[in-house]
Amino acid sequence: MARYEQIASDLRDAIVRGDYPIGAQLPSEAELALRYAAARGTVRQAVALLAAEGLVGSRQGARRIVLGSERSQSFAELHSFAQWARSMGYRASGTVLSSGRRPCSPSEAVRLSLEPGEEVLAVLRLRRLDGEPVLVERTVYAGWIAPAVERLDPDCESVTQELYESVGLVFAYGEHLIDAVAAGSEDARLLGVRRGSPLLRQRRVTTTQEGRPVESSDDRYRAGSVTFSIRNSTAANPLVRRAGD
Amino acid sequence: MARYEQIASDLRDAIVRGDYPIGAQLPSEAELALRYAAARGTVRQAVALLAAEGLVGSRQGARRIVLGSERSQSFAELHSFAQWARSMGYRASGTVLSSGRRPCSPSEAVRLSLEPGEEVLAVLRLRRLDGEPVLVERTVYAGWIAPAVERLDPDCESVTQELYESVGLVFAYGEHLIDAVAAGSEDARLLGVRRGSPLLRQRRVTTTQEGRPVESSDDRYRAGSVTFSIRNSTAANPLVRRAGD
DNA sequence: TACTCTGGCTTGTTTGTACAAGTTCGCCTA
DNA sequence: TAGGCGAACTTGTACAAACAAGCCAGAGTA
Repeated sequence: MARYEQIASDLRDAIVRGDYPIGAQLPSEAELALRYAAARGTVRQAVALLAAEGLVGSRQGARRIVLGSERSQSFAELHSFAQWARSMGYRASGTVLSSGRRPCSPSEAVRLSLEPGEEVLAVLRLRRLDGEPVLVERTVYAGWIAPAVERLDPDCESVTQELYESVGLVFAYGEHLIDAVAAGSEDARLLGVRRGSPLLRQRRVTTTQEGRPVESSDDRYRAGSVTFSIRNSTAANPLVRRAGD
Repeated sequence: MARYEQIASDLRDAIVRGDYPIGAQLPSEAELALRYAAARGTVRQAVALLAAEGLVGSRQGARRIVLGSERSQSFAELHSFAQWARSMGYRASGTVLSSGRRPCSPSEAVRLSLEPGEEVLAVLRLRRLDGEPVLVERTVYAGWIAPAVERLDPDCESVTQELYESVGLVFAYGEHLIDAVAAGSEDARLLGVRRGSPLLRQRRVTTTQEGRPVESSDDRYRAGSVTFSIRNSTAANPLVRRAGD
């Protein structure tokens, strides 16, 4: 562990322990440098970590102050569409509309850590809540998992669960990007909305627990059907999908 | 603007422009230092900004690679609009288009923990990135903070920061709801898009650190201008692993 | 041919120095 | 007493140097 990480960890513990209560001033960088026998730059890297976690704030010229003392460590796991739907009391169903192998694009190669041109499996799925189409899923699977995916039932309810049961694969969700886009003609036809109407798009890369990329997906929700919700942002990020309200 | 922000901005432009396509290698720090006639530390600050935005990734020993070319707002650090914009090297500006007191609605009373009919301050703001309108903010402030808000400069860059400096108020973000909606006629006019075009909506309630509600806001981002990102980090860096190890 | 290994390159960490810019607080003056 | 001013302090930015750690390709070897 790097020196600045040790210092950050030490300061974080002190804050959580209450040595520096919320609103209190942190010692100056010079004093911390003296205390830890480190250069000021090293101390700055340490407090930069804490600032990134939202624990402390700073303004040029004034002493740093403690903003919070909550440990972030997010357990919040994003569940699969089917798991989520079931927990909300909805019946989820889905259909594979098309599926095929092709060489990956350069951007897919980067996202999935593949060699340029390596083969991937592209799947287009339509998913429904209580029979009503709400989500178009365009997923690209890395070549090594493709055979297992192709063996799945096209109307399979939970891909996540099936893959767990068939090959013991446990998903760990990586990064999610959320924005709004206009429905293309294919989106519009599948979701039963007009072309150009707003969709909530979630792009994500899913990995194995070891960090090996499995799939990259572009999911588009019909407006009004689903809302993403986040609580308490300075600390954890429990992201939760909600049915339209 | 600081030197490292200029360099970051320049590199960001180059990436967005496609000079460095996704998957490409960025020049080494030494080369960038030479090109910009800056010290290596300064260049590192610049690329650290880009890395924080998710635009580039890095592994010790290997050249930095371009991961994406879109701006995104990380939930891990849901700062104010101005803070976020500044951290990305953009210049944020804003204008209050209308502002006035009125009795609160029943739903506002619940969200802000007010008595039904209590007075609130409703503010409509248009916010810009580098002069371009990207966000319509409809905010309702609780009555007790209204005087401080009304004293603010209508073109004030960061409301959060101003309120912190004037009355020592530190925001703690509560719950955020994110979905997609169609632009209404007012939204369309202000953002310069067509009516019905997709907007990314973020509804939030902000509280003091003690949990007292301060404001309730309905923010609508122009599609394509902003992406929200969530990183669910089970392992540190899923983006740098290569297949086969 | 296939494999290993080494040397050069690149990023990560740390130290030290210097100045700029903003804050805070006490002193001095009107 | 109220207000202005400035000195000391604190954080922000920038430069320079050195070594550690990891990556990669090409040279050399079996």
